[in-house]
Amino acid sequence: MSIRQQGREQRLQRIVDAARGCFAEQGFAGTTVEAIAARASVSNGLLYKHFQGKEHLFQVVVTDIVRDWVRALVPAESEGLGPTQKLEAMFRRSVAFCRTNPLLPAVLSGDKRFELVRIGSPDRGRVHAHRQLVASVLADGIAKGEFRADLEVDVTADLIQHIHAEYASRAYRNDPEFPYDDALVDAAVRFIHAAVRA
Amino acid sequence: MSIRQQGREQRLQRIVDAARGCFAEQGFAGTTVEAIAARASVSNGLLYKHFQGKEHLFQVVVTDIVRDWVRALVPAESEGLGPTQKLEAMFRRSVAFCRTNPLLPAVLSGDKRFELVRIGSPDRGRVHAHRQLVASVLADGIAKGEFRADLEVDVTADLIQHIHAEYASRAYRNDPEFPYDDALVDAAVRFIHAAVRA
Amino acid sequence: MSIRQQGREQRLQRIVDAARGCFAEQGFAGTTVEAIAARASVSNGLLYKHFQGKEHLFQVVVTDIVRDWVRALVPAESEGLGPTQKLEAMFRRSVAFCRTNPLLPAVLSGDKRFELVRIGSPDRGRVHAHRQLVASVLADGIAKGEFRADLEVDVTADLIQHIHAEYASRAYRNDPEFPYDDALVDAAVRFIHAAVRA
Amino acid sequence: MSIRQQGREQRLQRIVDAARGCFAEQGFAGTTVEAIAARASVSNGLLYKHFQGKEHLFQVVVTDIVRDWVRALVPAESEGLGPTQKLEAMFRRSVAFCRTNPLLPAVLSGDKRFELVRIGSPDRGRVHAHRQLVASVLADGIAKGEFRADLEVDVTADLIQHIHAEYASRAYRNDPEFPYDDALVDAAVRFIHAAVRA
DNA sequence: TATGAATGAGTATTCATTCAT
DNA sequence: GATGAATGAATACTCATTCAT
Repeated sequence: MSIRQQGREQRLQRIVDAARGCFAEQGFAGTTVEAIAARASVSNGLLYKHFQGKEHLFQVVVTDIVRDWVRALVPAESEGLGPTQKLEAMFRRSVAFCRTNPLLPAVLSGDKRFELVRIGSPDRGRVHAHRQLVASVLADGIAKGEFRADLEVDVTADLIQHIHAEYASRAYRNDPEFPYDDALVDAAVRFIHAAVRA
Repeated sequence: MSIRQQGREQRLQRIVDAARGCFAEQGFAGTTVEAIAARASVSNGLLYKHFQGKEHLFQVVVTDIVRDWVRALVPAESEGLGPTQKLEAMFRRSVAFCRTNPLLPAVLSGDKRFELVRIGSPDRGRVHAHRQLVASVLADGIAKGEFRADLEVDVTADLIQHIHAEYASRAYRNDPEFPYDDALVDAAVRFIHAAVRA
Repeated sequence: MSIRQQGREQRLQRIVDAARGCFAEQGFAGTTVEAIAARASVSNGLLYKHFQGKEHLFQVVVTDIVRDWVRALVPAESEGLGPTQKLEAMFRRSVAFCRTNPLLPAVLSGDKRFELVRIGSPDRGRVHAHRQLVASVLADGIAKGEFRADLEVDVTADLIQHIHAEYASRAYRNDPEFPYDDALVDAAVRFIHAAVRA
Repeated sequence: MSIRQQGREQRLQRIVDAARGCFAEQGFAGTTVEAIAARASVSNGLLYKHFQGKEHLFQVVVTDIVRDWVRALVPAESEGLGPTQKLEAMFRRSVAFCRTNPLLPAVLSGDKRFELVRIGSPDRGRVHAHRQLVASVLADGIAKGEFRADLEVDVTADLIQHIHAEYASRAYRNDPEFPYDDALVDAAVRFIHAAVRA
């Protein structure tokens, strides 16, 4: 890849990153193309050289986020941890990821305000796959006797996925009433453990 | 109150209700004043006789929702239930409420897309008060030995509040992958019980 | 006239007076019907019982102003004053009148912003008649040797009429740079006298 | 400056000129943004790229007018004329200027219809400076014995400034009763001379 | 390629006028 | 008569998208 090509790639990524930030903070309708361009320090028109429009850019952003999120979680798989630790590791990674990607919870929850249905996200499948990942950890934990036997695997996996996504996203915000810190995450971890342990 | 006055009150409420629905489904930026007017079957201009504008209308909607939510939960207090049942009752009521008021989770979570910071919600206090309600149930449960002694009351109250708000809001959506039903809520109740029980 | 009739007349006059004030301060386009109604302490709809609309009300206001103005000036005619004193008396009366009727200068000058042409003021004739009044005083002064012989009667009459109308209207305003007081009017009187004296 | 830049400047000026014309003819409230855009042959939205809104555009117009007016008058200063001729030259230039800028009188007189108080005109100072210019000519004339010794300099300067502004603006209008021509201006000049001469 | 000026359809807001009470 | 709620056309303003440079 030439230096020129690298510059191009970097610029593209800057645009996508800027868009990710804007969509996360302002929502789809609340974000202006001009704001994205300004945040990426490129001209208005350049966006349209690389993306078909606002919706297209949004699709790319969502695809990117889900990809990054899955990447951030998967490593937990291959580290020889037990189910309990796996669950905790996945939770912590997910929270850490959502801290800087508050758009993910909205994607996970299929929030209509983001018009994902209309726009058509190609990543619902991937989200679903991730829930299967959590479910498999739960099933494994039950099999190994670490988690209680009457745990409803599917429902709990879904619950956990949404809980940490939402809870984590909240960490992103500057709520003066409830400052985010590690103690908060630790408490959430204990809460979930208590809920699933045998 | 005259018939005229009654009509006035009803119409006002129709407008607020319409606004509530639009904001919930489309977000603040995604909602048009015209859509609200059409949904309330009134003229565009009439909105401005009663409300200063879109932002004012939004504030009123939020105030309304929080008031209704608190009203829906408080009765659980005075029914002579034990802590575990109280917690369950509050959860179920809150879920039921959120089913038809998907905007509440956004309010609870301080979602930036709703520009609550900019608009200034006068109801953060009331939300905080509600968290205290949950916390008092938890403390009571610990004192009575129904909940585990090492439960972190504040953090857990916060966690529960956000969990059911978010989880319940999801129930509102028509996610084909995860249809909402009583079994789902039952599972969530069991999940929370498991997490707090002694 | 019955008491009822009197109340009616008073209310009508209150509306016209309110309209006069609003038009004077905000211009035609800048005035809202609601503002007039509020200033007159009557309901919005009542205006339309008595007047056909905003334009009609404006016509009435203009007619009223010109009528009052002419009434205020005419007495100067019949007091056995000499031309110089007559001119001064008319000037002072006109200034005093305009102080509380800043709309008059606009009417006198045919200001297009008031759309008098479109609306069609029936009082241009009366305004013209008034100029003739000033002219006759000037002619009399020349004949009596009080004013200089080379004075162009028509042009000067027009000039004086507009000068004092405009100058007086300025007195109405609260310009901190040039506070209105009697000394100012006195100076203007001296200025005009110097310009016309023999 | 590139050709692009030149085009930009020209177009900007076209917009301001169009606005100047509209405001002058219709007043502030009577002017629509669309009318300005049409008169400038640009799109509605372009105005908002260059100006923050109608009020901002109005401020710019006023600033422009006062600047042009002062520029038009100042040359009279440096031509070695005597006080009487200076006064006449300034009057004629001002009248000529107002003929095509009927908004100036409104600015000079602080006409409330233009909401200058609310909008806040940054040019009152400049207007005041101009009055000082007239005053200095008058003082010079008194010192040289051309004007009468008992002339009240400040008041007369103010009077003259307002007279010619208002009178000249009238010339702009198509009043069938009093057609504007040089004879009229000549008569006004003689009127002022008579008022100030020794 | 990159820019940002320009467009115009869309949206929030205002206000003269009507009409049921 | 008197009210003020209701209407809807008009107007200010925004913003995704295009295009000349």
